[in-house]
Amino acid sequence: MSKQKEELLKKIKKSINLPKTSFPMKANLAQNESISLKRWKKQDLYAVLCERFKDNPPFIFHDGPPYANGHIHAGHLLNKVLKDFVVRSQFLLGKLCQFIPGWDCHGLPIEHKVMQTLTESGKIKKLIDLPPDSQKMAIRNECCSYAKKYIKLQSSEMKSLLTIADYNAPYLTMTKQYEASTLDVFSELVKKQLVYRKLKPVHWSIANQTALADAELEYFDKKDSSVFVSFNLQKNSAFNALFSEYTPSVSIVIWTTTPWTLPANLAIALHKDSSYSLVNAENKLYIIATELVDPLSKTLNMTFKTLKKMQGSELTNLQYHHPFIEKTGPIVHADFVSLEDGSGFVHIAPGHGTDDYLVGLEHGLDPYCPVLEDGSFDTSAPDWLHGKLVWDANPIIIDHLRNSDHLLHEHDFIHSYPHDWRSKTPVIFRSTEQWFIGVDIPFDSSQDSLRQRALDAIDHSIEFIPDWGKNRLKGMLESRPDWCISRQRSWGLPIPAFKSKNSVLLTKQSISAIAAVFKEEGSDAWFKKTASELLSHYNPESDPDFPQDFILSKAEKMYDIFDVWFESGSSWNAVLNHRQQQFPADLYLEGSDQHRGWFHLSLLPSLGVNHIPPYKKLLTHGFIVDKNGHKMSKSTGNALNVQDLLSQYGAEVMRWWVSSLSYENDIKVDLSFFNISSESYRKIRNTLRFLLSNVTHSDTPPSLDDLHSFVEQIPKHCLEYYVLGKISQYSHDISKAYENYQFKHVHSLLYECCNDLLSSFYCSISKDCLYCDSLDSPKRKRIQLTFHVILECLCRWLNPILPHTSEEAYHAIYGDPSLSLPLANSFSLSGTYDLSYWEPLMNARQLSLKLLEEHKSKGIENSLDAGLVLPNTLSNFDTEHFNLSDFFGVSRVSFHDHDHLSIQDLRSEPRCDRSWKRDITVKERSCGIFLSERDAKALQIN
RNA sequence: GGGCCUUUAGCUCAGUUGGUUAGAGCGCACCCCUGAUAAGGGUGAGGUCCCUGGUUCAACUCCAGGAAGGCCCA
Repeated sequence: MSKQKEELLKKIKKSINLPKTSFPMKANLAQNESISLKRWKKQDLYAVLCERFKDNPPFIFHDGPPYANGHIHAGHLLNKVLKDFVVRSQFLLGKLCQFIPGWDCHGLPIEHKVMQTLTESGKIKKLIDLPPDSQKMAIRNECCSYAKKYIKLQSSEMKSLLTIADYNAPYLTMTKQYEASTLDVFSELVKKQLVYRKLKPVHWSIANQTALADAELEYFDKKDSSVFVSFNLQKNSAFNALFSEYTPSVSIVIWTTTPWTLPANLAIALHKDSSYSLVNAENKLYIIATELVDPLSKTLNMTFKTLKKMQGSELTNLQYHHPFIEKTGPIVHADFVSLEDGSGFVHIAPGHGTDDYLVGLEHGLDPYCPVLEDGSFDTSAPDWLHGKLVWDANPIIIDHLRNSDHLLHEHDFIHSYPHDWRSKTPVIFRSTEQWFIGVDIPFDSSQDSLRQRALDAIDHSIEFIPDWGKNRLKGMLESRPDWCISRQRSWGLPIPAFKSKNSVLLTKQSISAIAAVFKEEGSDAWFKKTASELLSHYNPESDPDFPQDFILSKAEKMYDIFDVWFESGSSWNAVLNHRQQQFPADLYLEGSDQHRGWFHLSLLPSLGVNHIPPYKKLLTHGFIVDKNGHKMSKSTGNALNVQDLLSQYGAEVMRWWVSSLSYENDIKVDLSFFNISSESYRKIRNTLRFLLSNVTHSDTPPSLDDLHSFVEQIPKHCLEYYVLGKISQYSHDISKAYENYQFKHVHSLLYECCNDLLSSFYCSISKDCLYCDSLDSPKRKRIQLTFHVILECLCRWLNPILPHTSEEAYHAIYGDPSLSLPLANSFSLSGTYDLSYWEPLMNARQLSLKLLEEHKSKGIENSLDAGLVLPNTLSNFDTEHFNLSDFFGVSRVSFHDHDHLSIQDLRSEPRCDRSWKRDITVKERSCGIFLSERDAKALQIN
């Protein structure tokens, strides 16, 4: 080749309009996201958005407060990112979506941590000498700073996930306004007589000396002694009626795995419909359920000879002697007595179990509990147990039974047993005075109970996503017991009750008086002020509920605090009513554990106060599990560190991953999954980059109005009509998917749009024109305008999921890095497009691609070496605005009479040195270079 | 032990009221391009629909039982 020609070819290459953009291929997210964060902070994006949308219809979305403890983990990431998708997509859909993040600040986990620290540092010793109020205040102050520290930490971690929210003014359950509005909710429930105080067996943590909520229990296997104990029957008239012929004493046999509860035994239960047998074993007489005679004979290694059989109902008049306490007890029927194991007789201690308590209620038995707060027996227990810890009492009681010949058998037994979730120590059932919210108490005009109202609301007024949430919440409400709302700790909101002698003051008005104090001074006031100071603005004269026997001058503060769930369960009042003046919420969105937690415990107070649920819709997501579907935990070492992920991949890869999930199920996660998301993110990014790199040649970007009128005037037979029709369809589908929180669907639509419609189709087809047409070619302009339309759409669609990247691309369109995409005017395509015209061509394109593939083995490896012969039926397409050979990716298209496609080998035909096409117009030009007509014109060469 | 849920290609998931040959993306294999280039394009091979029974002309789909896993409860 001559030098001259070489120069010429170089010049020709330079004349090609190759893509050019400032939008880099490499995202560098971990570094560049922080730039966006700073910009949003400087713009005060959240506030400005709310201001801009203040007259738009609201979407009321309420954040469930995470606990202010520890770094955020993968579960928080999932939850907060999903919530951010909602917030940002609602703004995209034109709604005002305020989002006030919250934190749950009070409660045992923090107090526990603080106590640990105080113990380790030795400061605890100084506290012990302080008066109770000061002691509690010292602990509370420590807890408060602990909570603040973690709120700050988590808040910054959540921001780094690129979430937008009112981080300047989050709601904290420990602030005075919040505490006051929690008491407002409580006072309403008290007014409606839904709150009561009662001795009741509750799960009790000996380690923390407090009652525990169900949510604070964890079940682990525990080894206990299982014992069979004989109780002698009292020889009274009922006894004689049944057993007069048997002279020795007759015993019934019970089985228990908690020997330490035997001192509290007040009854023995059987099932009235079961058969029981009187048996003789070595001249001792026992009664055992008939079905269990054989199994028991094996277990106890005794030979039983059956003397007599009777129905359980015949035995219920009998009384028995307690094996080591001077008292007798009744034999009663209970439905729960089964013949699956044991002896058919169940030891009943109403102070130490829920079932037992209910049996006791039925038969007028006290929930007697000889166990103190610290787990030791009180003075009502026998001397030899007094002061002993229940766990230590087990062997002592067993020995005692053995010595007094009441022990038939003892063996170790492993069972699942509730443990305190913080101290991991086994809990006991202990009856204590607690405050409860009754779920079966009829109230207000309808006289429906909270349970009835809740079930009705679940059936009729709450929408569930996914819909099985309904069954789940319903099942829980059907079976839940009354809500124990009191705790015996320091770090929490005091239940503002007072006592004088045996009378307790807790009325709507007394609570309101305290709420007023807390609103000014916070709940610390409870510990800093005397009872009379706290009640200084309370007037018993005007309080119709003031208890008659209460002596106000002798009022003493009571020291129970609220279950933290009552505080977070009242957030609708503090946040929706007081902050947003909007009630109820359109949506609550949390993990599926919150059916028992926040969903459930927000519903009850709201129904009590408002008669309606605090939310219209509940959206639930699953739990993060490892790649094998097993739960993640620190102890198994399979937990992910969010901070590491962020620095390795950037928040947007995480967000792109979250958007790809079927969040309603469990979510498997593994580091390799983020590599996949990362790849897929790059695909989106490169599509954006290609579009951008082909529009940045134009001087000033068209306005949105320009684009609208371009779209309206697009001729039906342009390829752009097809593309814009598809974009319009995507616009519709993506909006619908966002409206229905189907982020996974949004994700696949976005991916499909970028990959199928754009990258492999429209961009490919458009390349020849973009690169080789002259700059002012109308076709080229049309493609560029279409690219602009697509970019405006794509950036907006992507924004809720990829707020940084979409804005980065948006900046590149306009060359202005200060623009805000969420604040930009809305832009979408909505027209109806009839794309049926294009179907035969699209089908032919698929066939042609397959055919070209087949011809690769015949030497036509490059599709520009091929000509395509199409059936005549396709010849009537209007090709004025649209190039068939580009559409098929070949050099030429012709037609024949057959109905199949065929390929022409054009390798011997001249090739355009500029466009590399073997177009029919290609010939050697005056300068000695082969050019097609179009390329010659673009170069102004003859 | 109970309630709710999950189980479909190597991986992540679709699969409408039972009805031809069960789909997509990723990955993989092969190929093209080298003018989107630490990019882009094409084609293709992958399935005992967790297991066992039952209903039905017909079951991934409906019913019963079981297994594994998750959340919640006891």
